Amino acid sequence: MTAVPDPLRNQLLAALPEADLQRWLPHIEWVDMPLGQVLYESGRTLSHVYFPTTAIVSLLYVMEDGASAEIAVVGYEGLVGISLFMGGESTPSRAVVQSAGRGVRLRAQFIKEEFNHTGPVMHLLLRYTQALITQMAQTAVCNRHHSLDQQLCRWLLLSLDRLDGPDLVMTQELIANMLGVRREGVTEAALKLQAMGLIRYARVRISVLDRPGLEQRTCECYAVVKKEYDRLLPARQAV
Amino acid sequence: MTAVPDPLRNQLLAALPEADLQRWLPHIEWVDMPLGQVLYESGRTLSHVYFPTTAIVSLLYVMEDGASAEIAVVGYEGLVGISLFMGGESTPSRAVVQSAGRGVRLRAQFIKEEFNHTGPVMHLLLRYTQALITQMAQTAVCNRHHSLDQQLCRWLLLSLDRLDGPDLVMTQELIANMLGVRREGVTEAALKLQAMGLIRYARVRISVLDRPGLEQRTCECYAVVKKEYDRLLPARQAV
DNA sequence: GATGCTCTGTTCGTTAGCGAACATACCAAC
DNA sequence: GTTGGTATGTTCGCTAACGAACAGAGCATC
Repeated sequence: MTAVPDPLRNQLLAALPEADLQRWLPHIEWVDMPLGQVLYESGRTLSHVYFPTTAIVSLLYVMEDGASAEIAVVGYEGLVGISLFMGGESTPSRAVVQSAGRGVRLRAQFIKEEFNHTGPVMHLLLRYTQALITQMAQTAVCNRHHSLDQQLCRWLLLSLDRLDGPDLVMTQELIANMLGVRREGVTEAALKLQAMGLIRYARVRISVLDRPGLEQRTCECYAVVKKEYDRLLPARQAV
Repeated sequence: MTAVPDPLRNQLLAALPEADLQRWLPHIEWVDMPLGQVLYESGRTLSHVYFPTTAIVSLLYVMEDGASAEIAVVGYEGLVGISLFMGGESTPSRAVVQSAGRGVRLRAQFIKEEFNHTGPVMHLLLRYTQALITQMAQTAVCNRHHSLDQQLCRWLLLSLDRLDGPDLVMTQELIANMLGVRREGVTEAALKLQAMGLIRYARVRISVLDRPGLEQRTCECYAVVKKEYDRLLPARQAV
């Protein structure tokens, strides 16, 4: 709720054992994450790993013809740049800020060294990665089987979970890019949800009026992902 | 080509440094992997990690209504059971043998301890996991944007890469379950590919006649995945 | 060589989402 | 207030894939 910069708003940082956190703090660098900022480009080596606090970042794949599809979304619960400690150094996807906000970052070299100390840090990062894998897998399933309406609900819920209030600021065009569908399709789906009283859409601002309603209308994919994040990443001081 | 049991037919085992391999060998257990065998069920804790040699295993998510979708495929290049060393112990997906064959397995406890020694073993397993993540991400993209024809090509190629000869034994029904589409759709797509002379379909046996033709007809997703596996998992004694 | 099962092929009406073109509405800046 | 740009809403024909129902073909078994 507060706007005070607090790295502990990032759940991974908050879950670090005190000793590790104290070692990290001096190396933490605050960054603004404006809408549309590209944190890394497909195939490029990362200079930093990012821990969003209030921002939301989309991992998306951009095809040769320019069409795109979101693979996963990362907010205050996670980190952008797993390839650094997974050992691949880069990935074929792109990371773009989907909802403006702030976050912190650490130098690539630093996180790699921390990871290699093993212990709690490594295990925390790996469990997060497994949660992220679940999100990707479920995105694949959802893309195959569920209607645009359901996918929009899922997407709204995933975004909402990573924000403070009930409002998202987002054009339908942007949402369409994330979901990998036409903008007109998003308009149509959004109107349906609005007619049902689940959301109110007022130019680039979506207000969620009835969250339980959204949860009821979405497919099982949302719950699968949510449950897995909760299971793998207990909110505080776990590990 | 040979049918001689050789654990080194699994690329991950082959990529282990000699010392690690020697330590592992006494713990390796050979297993037959018949078609349809379920290696692990959604949400269940794994007792072993499996390294296929000639078998192919599908990771798939089965929805509440029974429909399914393949998330990724694992053959001699990989391992089934990443959640053991990632720390989550289980995943929401199921692992099913898609092409009968053999493989080896190691007890869960053993692989966990090996992983925690860090060093080359850990880094190899993590790089493999990153390659697997790429496959999942690309499955999501492909499900969103590409035609059934293209997806079938991709699927055939991924399977082919994990087999010895140019033949796959597989009913259209099974393929449909993997791709998450109707069986009739697979019939139609397969007939098209056959008409183009790319494959020959003779009841449960698909012979690939023109691999380059398939590669040309598929979407970019296949190449993205292939390239990433090649990059992250150099064939021999890497690490 | 008849029987029965599984696998494959075919048809037909339906639907979700696409592509393109255009209409309107909101907002900001002058 | 007018202007212009961006965001949203609407329409229409098109296509890929769906769901259901059924026909034929291969294969094993008795």
